[in-house]
Amino acid sequence: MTAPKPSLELLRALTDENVLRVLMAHDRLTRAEIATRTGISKPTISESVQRLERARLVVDTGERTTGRGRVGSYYALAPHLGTALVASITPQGVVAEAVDALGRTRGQVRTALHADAGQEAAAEALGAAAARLGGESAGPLRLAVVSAADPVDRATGRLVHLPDAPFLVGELDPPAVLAGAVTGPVLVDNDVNWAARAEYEHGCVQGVDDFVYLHLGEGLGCAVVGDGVVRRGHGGLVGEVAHLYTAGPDGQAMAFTEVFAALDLRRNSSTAVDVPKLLDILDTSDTRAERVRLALARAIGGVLSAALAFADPRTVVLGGPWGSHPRLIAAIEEHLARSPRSVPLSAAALTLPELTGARARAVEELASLIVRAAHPTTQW
Amino acid sequence: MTAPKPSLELLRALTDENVLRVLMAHDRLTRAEIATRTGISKPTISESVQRLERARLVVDTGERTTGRGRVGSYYALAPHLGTALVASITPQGVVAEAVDALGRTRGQVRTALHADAGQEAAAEALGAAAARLGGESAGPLRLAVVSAADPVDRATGRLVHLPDAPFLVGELDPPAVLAGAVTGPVLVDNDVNWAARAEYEHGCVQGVDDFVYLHLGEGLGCAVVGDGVVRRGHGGLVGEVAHLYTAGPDGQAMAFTEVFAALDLRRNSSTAVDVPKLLDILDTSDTRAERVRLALARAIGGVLSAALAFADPRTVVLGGPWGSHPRLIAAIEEHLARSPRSVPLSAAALTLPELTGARARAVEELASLIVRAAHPTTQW
DNA sequence: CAGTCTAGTAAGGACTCTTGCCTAAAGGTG
DNA sequence: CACCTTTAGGCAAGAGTCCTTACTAGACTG
Repeated sequence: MTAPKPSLELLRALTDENVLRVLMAHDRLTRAEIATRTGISKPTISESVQRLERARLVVDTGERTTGRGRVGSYYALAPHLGTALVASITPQGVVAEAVDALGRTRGQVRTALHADAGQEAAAEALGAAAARLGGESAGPLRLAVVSAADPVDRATGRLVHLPDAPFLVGELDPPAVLAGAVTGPVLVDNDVNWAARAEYEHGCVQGVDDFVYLHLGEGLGCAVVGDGVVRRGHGGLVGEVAHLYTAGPDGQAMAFTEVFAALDLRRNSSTAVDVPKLLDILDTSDTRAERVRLALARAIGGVLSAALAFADPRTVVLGGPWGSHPRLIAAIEEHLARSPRSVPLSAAALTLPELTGARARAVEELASLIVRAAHPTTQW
Repeated sequence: MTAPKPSLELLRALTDENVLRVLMAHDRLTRAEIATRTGISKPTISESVQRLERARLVVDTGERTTGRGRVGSYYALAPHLGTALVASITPQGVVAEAVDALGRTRGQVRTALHADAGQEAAAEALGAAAARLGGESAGPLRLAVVSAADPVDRATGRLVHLPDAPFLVGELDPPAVLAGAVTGPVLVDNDVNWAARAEYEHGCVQGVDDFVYLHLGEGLGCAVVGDGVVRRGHGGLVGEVAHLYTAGPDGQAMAFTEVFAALDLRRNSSTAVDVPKLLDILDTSDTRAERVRLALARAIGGVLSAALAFADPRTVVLGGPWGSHPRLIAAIEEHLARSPRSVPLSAAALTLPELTGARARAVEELASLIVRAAHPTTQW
C-alpha cells in the first residue's frame, strides 16, 4: 500500500540484507559466492561485506578456499550475534534449546516435572534452562519462543484458564520468567499452533495453505492455518474447541468437552480426557467399544462441521496421543462420508512437533532481528 | 523474507510509485506539492513527473495555481487510465458502478430482476451494465469486482451450489460473462464477505482486526475477518454455516439450516428462510413467538460457539434482513450470558454494504494495477 | 615452468537523490 | 507605480550506489 521512500540508504540496506540472508542460508561463503548467489555484482558485495565486518555482524572465518585459482576468504555471520531460546512446556517437563540464525541447535536442556508439580516448578525449570543456555552460548539470548500446553493470551503471552478446560501447565507468565535471561521479545503460543506450523513446513501438509490441525489428547485443541499463517484471532483463542456445541452420544447438542463426561472418559475429578482408557477402547472390538467409537466420530464430526464452516480447510490433520489412531480416523471418515460436506483427513507425521514449529519461528525472528540491527533507522 | 535486489531501477520505481499514490489521494497537485507530501526532493519529483508524463500515466491538467508566487502547473492521473467495474448481484437485481483510481464513482446502472428470473437474466443484466459503463467511461474497464449472493469458488470465481442451501443467484460465471467487457482480472466473492469489509472500513467495527459478521436473511451466511483481512479458506467457503451442527428447538444436535425447517420458517418447497414470517414472529409477543425466539437464540448461540472456537472474534456483527432485529439480538445476548464464553454483539450499520466493500477492493486493485504498469519488470 | 583458473580490487561510467541557488511570475504594500 | 515578498520550477554541484570491464595476486595443473 504505502511504498517506502526511495533513498540511497535504502539500497545499501537492501544489499546488506541480501548478504546477511544468504549467509544465514549457507554458513560460510566467499565474496564471489555471495555475489553469484545473490545476483549482485562482486564489487558491491565487497563493499557490503566490509560494511558488515566493520559493524561486527560478519567475520572473516580465517578459512581459505582450496582448489584451483586464487585463495578466497570465507566469511560468516559473527558468532556473538546471539541465539534464540526455544522452549516447550508440558505437564511432563520442559524442553529448551538455543538456536542460532542458521537454525543450528546450540544446546538442549530437558527437565522432567512431576505429574502435579505446579507452575512454580515449571517456571523454575524454564528459568534455569534459560540461564544455562544463555551462559553456554557465545552471544546473548536475543529472543525466546515458548510453546505451552495451554491457551495463551495473544496480547500478554500469559497462559489463560478457560472454564471446563484442563489447566495443564497452569498460571505461568513466560515473558516475566524470561525477562532477565532474554534481552529481546518473548513470543508465546500454545503447542497445537506450533505443531500445526511444523506440519505445514516439514510434515504432512506441506504446501497446503489452508488446513485445520485437531489435537486430541488430555486436552482438546485445534489450530487453524489460513493463507499459510497460523491464525490466532483477537485473544489468541482460536482453536479452543472445548465449548463448541456438537452432537453428544444420544444426538443431544452439547459442548465438545461434555461428550467425554457423558462417555465416562474423563480422568478422576478433572476435565482432562482419560487417554489410556480411551486408547484401550479404541483397541477393543466389542459392541460397547464400537458404540463409543461411533459417539466419538459423531462428536468430532460436529467439530469438523464447524471447522468447515469457519475455516474451510483443504485438509484436516489429526494429531495428539489418540487423534492419529487409525481406527478413530476410519470411524470419522465413515461419518463424514454420510455428511453433506466432507474433507480429507490425514494423520500427524512429526514427533515433538511443537518444538519444531517454535524453532522455525525463532530462527525467522532472530534473522529479522539481525537484519534490522544492521540498519536500525531504515524501515520499509 | 526475501529482500528485493537493490538497483537504481528499484529506486526509480519507488519514486514513481510514491508520486502515483499521492496523486491517487489528491486528484491534482503541483510538483512542489507532490514533493512536500511525499518528502522527496523537488528535482527528483520533477524527473519522475516527466517520466510518468512520457509514459502517459500523468498529465498536465492545464490548470494553474493562483495566489502569490510563480504560477504552478497542476498534474493529475491521466483520464484514460480506466476504471474498475463494481457489481452486486442479488435476487432483486444487479447494481453496477464504474470507479476510478481515486475512488470516484463514474456512473451507476441498476437493473431490477424478477423474483424467478434465473441466471440467464442476471448474466445478461451484468453484461449489459458492463458494456454501458465501459462505453461511457474514458478509459477501458481494467478489472471487475463482483459481489454475488451465493458462495463463490475461490479458484475460479464461479458460484457454487452447496447442498441444502438456497441458490439465490444461480449458476453464474462472472469471469466468463465479463471477459469481453473487462480487460483485466475479475474478482468475485460473496456479498457477506464484502459487507464485512465495508463494516471494517466504514461501519461499526472500524479498527477491530478480528471479528465475525453473521448475515441472516433468506440464506445464512457469515464472514470471518482475521488480522484485518477477510478470510476465505481453501475453496472460498469460509462462512458457509448452513451445515454447521448446532442445537435445535428440543436440544437435538442438527444442522443450522434444519433448525428453520423444524421451526416451520422455510419458504415453500425451498431451503430459503421465510423472512417475512420470521420478522412477524420477532415482532409478536405471545408465548409461541417467545418459544421460537428462544430456539433461534439457542441455535445462533451454537453457531457463535463455533465462531468463538475457530475465529476468536473480538466482536460479532449481526446483519441481514432479520439479523439486526433488536429483539433477536437481545435474545442471543441473554443466551450468551449463560454460556461459558461470551462475545459482544453489534448490529450492522451500513446500507448496501456489499457494494461499499467491493468498491474499496476495486479501488485498491486498480491502484496497484496502475502502479505496476509504470514499471512492469520491477518486482518486490 | 608456462598455462589456467579464481578471488578480490581498481577504475570508470551511469544513474539517482539531495542541497542550495537562481529565475520567473504573481500578489501585496506603501 | 515601484518595490518587496512569496512561490513554482529549473539548474548545477556533490555525494553515493551500483554495474561493467579490466586487472592483479596467488595457487593449482600438466
